[in-house]
Amino acid sequence: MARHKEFDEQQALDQAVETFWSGTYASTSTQDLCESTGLSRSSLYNAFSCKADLYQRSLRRYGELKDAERTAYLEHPGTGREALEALLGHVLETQGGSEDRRGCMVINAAVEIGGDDDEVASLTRASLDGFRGVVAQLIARGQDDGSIATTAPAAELATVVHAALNGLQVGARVATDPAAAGRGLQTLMSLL
Amino acid sequence: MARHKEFDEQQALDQAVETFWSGTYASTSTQDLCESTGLSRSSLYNAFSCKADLYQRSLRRYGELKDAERTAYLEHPGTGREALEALLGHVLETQGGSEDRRGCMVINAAVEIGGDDDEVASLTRASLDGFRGVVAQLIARGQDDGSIATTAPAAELATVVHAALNGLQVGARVATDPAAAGRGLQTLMSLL
DNA sequence: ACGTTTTTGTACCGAACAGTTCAGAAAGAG
DNA sequence: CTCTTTCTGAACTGTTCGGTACAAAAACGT
Repeated sequence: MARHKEFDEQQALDQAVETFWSGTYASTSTQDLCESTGLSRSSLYNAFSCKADLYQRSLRRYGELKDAERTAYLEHPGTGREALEALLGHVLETQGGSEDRRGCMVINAAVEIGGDDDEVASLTRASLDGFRGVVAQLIARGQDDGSIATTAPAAELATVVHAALNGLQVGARVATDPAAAGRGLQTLMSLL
Repeated sequence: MARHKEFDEQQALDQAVETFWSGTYASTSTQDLCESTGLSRSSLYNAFSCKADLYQRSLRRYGELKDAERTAYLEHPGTGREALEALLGHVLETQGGSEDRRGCMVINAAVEIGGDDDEVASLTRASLDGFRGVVAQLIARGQDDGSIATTAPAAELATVVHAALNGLQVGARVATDPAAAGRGLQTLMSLL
């Protein structure tokens, strides 16, 4: 006795992710979101309560997508070192590359929102910790198979590797040489 | 035959730095800038042409201040390793610490503005490169005095160290444990 | 003291913003 | 066909924004 929804909410959310990711929370207007999702104003506000809520859901969705991408590398063949290098290279190519300078949406959120919004802070923290955890697992695997030195515990090495990767991504946003991040990665791997 | 300026433009600029640094470009209103500098709207726009210009000058001023802070560490006594550790520790304490979570204004600018504004991108690039250069010099000194391994050229190591430092600062913006960055620094130093 | 020049406070402008309202269109069930 | 319910487009609201206009006030040189 009722009409169906005519749009796919998940699909709209994915478009919102793209839109927020390409800019900042502040620079993304609700108008932009309407255009990218193809929804009218009322539909957008009917499906998602407000801009802040949509952003939060977008950030969570982004985290889920990226988390799936990362954890897939736990199954990557070869040594732990090889798997780790593949993962880090993939991240730099897709997020720090020359094609789009969007960087990582979680890092962008951490810098833009920071601790101003508890929910966003918690989401970004969880996402960063998740990534660090995957890096730690790969390093531990590398230490087991002998491809990575055991000079320091895997968890501590992971903190540094993860931080370096994030730092390289930030630098890539304004860098002139798109290959610089890749060279940084090579040096980073040589330290392990 | 004319009236003097009643306020110190440099002092006002320094206050603007503080204000922009504490937030984002978008979240800082001209009203905020008036209040923090103590200037009225007309005086502000008379001294600085527009918000974007004031931001640019603030960013440049911030870069100069931080550059002076950093280069002072080139005179730091002890080995290159000790000087480097002192510099990195100082940065984490003042910018990634628990007191204020403002992080580094240049990193914030790189993430928020990114490549959208050529002038800002150029400024941030110069500032990041400057920091990286100081790190490279300290590492080279450490390699000379034997306190840092020569497994890789100083310039390449500096890229990684600098990136890791920046990554730690980003993480500190949302971290719950304020000491985590410090531990990351210890591990980073142990890799050199 | 006076005229000149700059500073400064206030009021104002148009634009863009997030969010709401509401009438009508569309689609199901009987 | 018709009633009901949901969805959708468009117009609207109140606020905040960056920036401007202008007149009064303040301080200098003479």
